[in-house]
Amino acid sequence: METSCIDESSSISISASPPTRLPERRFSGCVLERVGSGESVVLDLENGVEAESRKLPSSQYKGVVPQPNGRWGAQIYEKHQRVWLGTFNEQSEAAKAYDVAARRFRGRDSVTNFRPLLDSGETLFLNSHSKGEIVDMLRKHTYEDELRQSTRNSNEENEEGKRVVRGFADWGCEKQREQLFDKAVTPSDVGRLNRLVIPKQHADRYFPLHIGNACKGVLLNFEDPWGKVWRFRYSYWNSSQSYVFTKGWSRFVKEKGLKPGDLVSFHRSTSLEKQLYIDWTPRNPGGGIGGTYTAEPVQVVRLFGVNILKVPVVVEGKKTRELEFFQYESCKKQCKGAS
DNA sequence: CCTTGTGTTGAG
DNA sequence: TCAACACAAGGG
Repeated sequence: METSCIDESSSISISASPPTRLPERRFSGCVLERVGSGESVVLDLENGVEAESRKLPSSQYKGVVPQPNGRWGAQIYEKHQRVWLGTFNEQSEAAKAYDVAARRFRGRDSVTNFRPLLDSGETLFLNSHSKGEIVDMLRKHTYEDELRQSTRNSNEENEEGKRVVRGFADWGCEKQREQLFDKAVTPSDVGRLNRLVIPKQHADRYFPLHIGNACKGVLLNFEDPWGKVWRFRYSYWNSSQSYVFTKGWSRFVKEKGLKPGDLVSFHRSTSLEKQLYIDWTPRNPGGGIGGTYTAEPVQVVRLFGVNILKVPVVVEGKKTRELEFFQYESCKKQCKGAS
């Protein structure tokens, strides 16, 4: 744990009666960019002590809120809901937590408190973990550690001869996977045409078809977050000059209840196997998805942090839609078991 | 008891 | 979207 910016002591003098209320401070030796305007204590000259005594100091940092006990909370909003990122001793720590969350939730260009830049390693790390997991790390203050550990592991990746049983757990919890691309499905993608158009740029790059295969097509296997394998026929349609998933696609649409605008995302393991993965996200998760913490309907057994046994959960009818999303978002819970 | 983090609101 | 504020839930 890097406690790079700590600076105990230094209490604010103004504090009158409040038992809770620690000072704030700026970080001294840190090489972080933003410094803001330092203390933000509100002095109430008229009423002096009385009015000021119970007011919490606000933070100069985005996403950082004061706690009654003098510590700092970090939070980020998504879909009209607050996602709590934990509490921290220092504002700057909370601010950094917010930054990480912002990057994961809102992408590379999101507004943050510090460091506009992310190295590729951290980007990969962020993208290979679900939001829920990232949040979990932040709350437990383990993000830095896990990031370090992950970058170390990825260097040894090729060494390890053993392959882990593929399953849901690999999705966000453990192994590296790289995001290939997302597509917001069009009405025709989920309509009666029974096909998904793969944007050419992505087709060329990630699903290259060799000459012989172009018309006939090839079969590609994708694993969903439940470990279920979906096989799609992938081919090129001369008529429309487009790359498409055909056979098998409509079943996916049906089972997942895909609707126009939903996001389908493709991933690939970075290991030798290049296993392909498919996931989807409702475009408009209307029903209270926002909270990252939600009941977890799935069982996963984890052995020594490596092997994962997924117990398929039978879901009836349309429920699937939401349940799967929850499952994906909160797979953090399964991750804990092994630690 | 104390701390966390949620409920809630109003401003932007 | 966001932070301020109040306070209930939860852990020790």
